[in-house]
Amino acid sequence: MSVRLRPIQALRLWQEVGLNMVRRHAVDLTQRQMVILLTIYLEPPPHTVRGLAAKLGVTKPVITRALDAMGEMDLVSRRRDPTDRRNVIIQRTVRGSLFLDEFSDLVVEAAGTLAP
Amino acid sequence: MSVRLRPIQALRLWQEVGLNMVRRHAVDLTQRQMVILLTIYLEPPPHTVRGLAAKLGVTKPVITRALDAMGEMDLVSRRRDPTDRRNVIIQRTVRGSLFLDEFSDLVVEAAGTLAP
DNA sequence: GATAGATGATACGGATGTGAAACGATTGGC
DNA sequence: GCCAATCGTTTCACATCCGTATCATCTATC
Repeated sequence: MSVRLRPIQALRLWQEVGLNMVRRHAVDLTQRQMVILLTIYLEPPPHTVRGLAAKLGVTKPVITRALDAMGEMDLVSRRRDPTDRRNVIIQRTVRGSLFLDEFSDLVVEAAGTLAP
Repeated sequence: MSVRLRPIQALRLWQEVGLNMVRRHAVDLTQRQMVILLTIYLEPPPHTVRGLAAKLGVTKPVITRALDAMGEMDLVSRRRDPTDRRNVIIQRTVRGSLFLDEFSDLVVEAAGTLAP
């Protein structure tokens, strides 16, 4: 079932979630990094640098650097494709799953407290 | 009425909206900038630098620089408080309203196409 | 086996954000 | 009138991100 949301509720939802993320002072991802992370966790593998670059409409270095940053935080991991060693397969991590679990809970809770 | 949203739907919503924003290649705001903008437009005035800094739990220069950036894009404007000339009153602009209108429409539409 | 193509990573220059500290302008208490 | 307090801004050194161009590695074609 689709989710019915009115414009003012959409803005309040974004404010509430963003405010929580900012105040929490914890993981601070770029919008692009967040989209990359979500894509890796929501869409079927395999995920490659060029694939993500095409999906987001950005250059490959953007993806490489985002993976560097998120790999440093242990949110994703990379390994060479054994069948074609030019490719890099991007994989999920426990910490990445945990982060998105907590994030989605935050969104769900914020949505639950929205005024009409 | 509160909005019922399941965790997986929350993640898909964020991905869809983020993907749209990234691909659009248009206004690219930091999470902090976005929260500031939403606060200015959603909560009752007057808005001051120190008030926003306290609300977000960040230092005042963060607010000043965010206002510099968004002022450059004509998303917000500033003027001195005539009654106490130490204060700066932050105000909305037509362009800022338009941007948030379009953004909220994007969110609403993305929510409407969410799978169960 | 040589070579052209594909893939991801890196180097570079420029732009922007951050925290900490210091600053100038303004106000209010005494 | 004087001086401390308040408010927003600026400065500084540092880190991160971007796009372009280039690179090293690997594959596939001839």
